[in-house]
Amino acid sequence: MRHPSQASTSSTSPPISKPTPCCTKVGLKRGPWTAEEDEVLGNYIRKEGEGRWRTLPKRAGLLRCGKSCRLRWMNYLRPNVKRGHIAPDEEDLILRLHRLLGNRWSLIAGRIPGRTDNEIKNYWNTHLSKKLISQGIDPRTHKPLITTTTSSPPSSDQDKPSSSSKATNYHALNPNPNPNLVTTALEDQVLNKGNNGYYHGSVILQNSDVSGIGNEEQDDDEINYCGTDDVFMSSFLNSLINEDGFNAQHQLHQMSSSIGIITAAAAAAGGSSDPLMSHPSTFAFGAGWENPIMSSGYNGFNQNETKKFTHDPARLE
DNA sequence: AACGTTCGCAACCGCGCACAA
DNA sequence: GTTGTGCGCGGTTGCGAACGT
Repeated sequence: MRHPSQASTSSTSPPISKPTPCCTKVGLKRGPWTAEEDEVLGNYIRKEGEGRWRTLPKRAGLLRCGKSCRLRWMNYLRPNVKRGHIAPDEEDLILRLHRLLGNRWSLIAGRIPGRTDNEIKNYWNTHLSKKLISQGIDPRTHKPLITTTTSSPPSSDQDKPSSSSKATNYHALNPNPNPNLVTTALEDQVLNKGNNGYYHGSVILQNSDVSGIGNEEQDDDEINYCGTDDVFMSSFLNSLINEDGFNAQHQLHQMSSSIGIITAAAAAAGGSSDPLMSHPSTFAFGAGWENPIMSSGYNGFNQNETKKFTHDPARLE
């Protein structure tokens, strides 16, 4: 919580060329929300609906920036927001999804009813990461922490997606200390997991008959996703969530049978191309391609997620 | 009781994408 | 193709409570 009087580090001496944060506007309040503000915001949104956050504070009569209002609503005031103790099954689900998705908190939150990305992020940073470390597991990779020194010391570079997949020896390194986590070589294969545990490269499912949307022209130079397999991916994730290891493997087997290309095109195109593990802001799909996890067919992700990750809004249907 | 340290979490920041003009 | 606006994400900050000495 920031005290209203405290200035942010960036606002004390903002770069001249960059705009100052919206909250630094003179007269706008910052810091903890009061009960009165909560009531004003809640009443207004219940009456007028969400959206148009930039102008909402003025319309609602709040001395807050739009971002602050949105955050307060999303993380605190919104109906059905579950707060407080995270149940063991929720914790297990977070672990599973994090292993699969990485720090994609909004996606993880989308699979856990009533939990916000912020809450899950906080819970991860304050509880789960420490818990994994205490168990000898690297919270970033979900692999055993290796204490022996190597020729290349740990660095941020190792966090970046690598083209050298370690899928083949992943299980040799990972005894899967958490028996609740479904970990299969097939999963690694399908998801093309890198040696840092992050999925990378291009997982390209060539879908010829499932979604019926693979007719777009494809650019050879782009990292493309050949249609989607929403049904498979969704049920696969649900299988993981439901601790149905056999079913998950079965789903993966079905998915892998439809893999057309897991290709060097990813490397050729440069950079991480896997929307699962890339920063959402740093990857781009080629026209006519999309990631099945991000597609609307995969329920649990909200429309904005889908909007953000898909190229063609028409596909959201 | 007083002080110092650690921890949890609400809130903020910077960035990048989508979209419209 | 460019610019501006709106939005949402992940990462980070720092207050205040809890805990330890």
